[in-house]
Amino acid sequence: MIESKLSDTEAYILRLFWAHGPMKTDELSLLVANKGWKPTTLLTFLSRLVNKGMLAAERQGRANLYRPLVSQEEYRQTEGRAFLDEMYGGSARDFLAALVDGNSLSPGELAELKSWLAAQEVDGHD
Amino acid sequence: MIESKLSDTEAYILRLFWAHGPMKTDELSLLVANKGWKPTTLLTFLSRLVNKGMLAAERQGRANLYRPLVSQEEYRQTEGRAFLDEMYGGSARDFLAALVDGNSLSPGELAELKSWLAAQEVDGHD
DNA sequence: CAATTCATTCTACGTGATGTAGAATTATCT
DNA sequence: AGATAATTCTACATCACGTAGAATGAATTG
Repeated sequence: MIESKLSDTEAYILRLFWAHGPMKTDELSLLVANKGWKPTTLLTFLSRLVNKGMLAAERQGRANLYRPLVSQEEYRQTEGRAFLDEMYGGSARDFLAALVDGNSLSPGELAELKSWLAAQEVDGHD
Repeated sequence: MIESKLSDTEAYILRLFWAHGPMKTDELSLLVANKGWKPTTLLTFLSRLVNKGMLAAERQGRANLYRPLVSQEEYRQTEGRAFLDEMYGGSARDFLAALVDGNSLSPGELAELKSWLAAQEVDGHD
């Protein structure tokens, strides 16, 4: 489970790990070069992500190898559930219904969703 | 559209307005009596909700009548879109797929969703 | 009409999160 | 052992939030 919320910047960095896998700061630095951060600034974010249980830091020579501890799937999963619970009393159907009622789903999306869902097994695996 | 995010307390108060409709502080006070807030504390939240465009304050005698400016539907709509965009690149199908993959939807929910969606018109109204 | 009353608006403050980064520390490579 | 380099520690300004006293202003009352 995911304990604390992430700030925008922390989430941004975590996404880089999801996209690139485990990294040391040298590699990560290149990816965030555009941010113009001082080295310690980046390290602060890393350290906070470690504290929040999102990254693991493993000593590797003189540097740390940082590795994501929660997958994007897990993260989305948790956030999605929380969203449904808080906004729709946990009902995915109500959420979908709201999107449809509000014309927030394009006809294409709706059709896509419909066919995808129709292809799903209902008896499921739990 | 919804500009700023609401704090938990602000959201809580807004929900009271959704449930009870326009109110003056005397009525609202009763609903939040359990919170043990000083009168000005409540007024601060109201004022912030007005600033955030969530409530309208209309003078009514010596008190204000506060009225929600965004419906729960609009709010959910906006938040739902933002959630999908931020977490799933805007794809409702990916979101559903994640819920299903994560066993986060019970078979009952899935079945419900399936039949509900099957009943929806795809050609839509936009 | 003047005085009182009472809700609102203004101002304020402690706390915690966030972005930012210098200092101090520590481990490594030579 | 000394130099080097990455990390950890400490710090600080700003902002959101919860909280509320002071000041204001308008309405009711005598």
